[in-house]
Amino acid sequence: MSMYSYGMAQTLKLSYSPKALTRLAEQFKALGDETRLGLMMAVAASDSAEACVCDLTPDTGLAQSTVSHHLKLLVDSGLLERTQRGKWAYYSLTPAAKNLLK
Amino acid sequence: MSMYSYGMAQTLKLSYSPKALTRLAEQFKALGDETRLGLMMAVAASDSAEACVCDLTPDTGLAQSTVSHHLKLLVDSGLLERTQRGKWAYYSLTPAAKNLLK
DNA sequence: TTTTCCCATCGATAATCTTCGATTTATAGA
DNA sequence: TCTATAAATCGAAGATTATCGATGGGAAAA
Repeated sequence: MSMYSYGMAQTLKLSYSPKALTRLAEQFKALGDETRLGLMMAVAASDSAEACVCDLTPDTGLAQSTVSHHLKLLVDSGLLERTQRGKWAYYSLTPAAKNLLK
Repeated sequence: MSMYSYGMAQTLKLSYSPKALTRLAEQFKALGDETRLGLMMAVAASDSAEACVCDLTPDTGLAQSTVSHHLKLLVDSGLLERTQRGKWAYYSLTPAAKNLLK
């Protein structure tokens, strides 16, 4: 590569411990479902950057139990954080999620 | 309003057409397998940033046919590019892959 | 207390995915 | 031409996943 080449070399994620690679694959896998990726986008686009199941369910066209299932999976993979307030459970993006969707 | 249309994007990828979201989910899904993510890392870490099946297979501990299958899936999702030279097929990262693994 | 609402969990089913060994295709060399 | 090597394709078995309806748990309202 010429010293006059434009642009910066990209720093790729290529050195990972086995455990870190497993975790990263788990997060990619969680994002690798259209329903879940849509849920992530919907949470990110929410006014307060958080949303409850009742807000998220309708647009998916899926059963509430199915949406809960996907949200749990996203929480378990470290992409969503869950906060209970009253009867509602609010979900918001974790730093890891913001990094992957950046 | 569909769950697949969103407000203004800031730093996050919030605005995606349904088709683009499907494609992005497909790419995340492709990366969401430990074997395939390992293959991507191995390709990225290769000397010339490309690798052939015979180079990649041993470290996976899987059958050659299985590795070929995964590589095809990565190509189909737009994360790897395939180049044939002689008897060998060389794989390298696409810009999309570099972006997601950045 | 009783009812209502929000959400999670459970059990079942159908679809998809991962993996293998066997086979086929393609290329290069003898 | 015949053989050897690299990689893709095929068919099948087993594992995992997405989805649903039904149910359960917990918090607020009546």
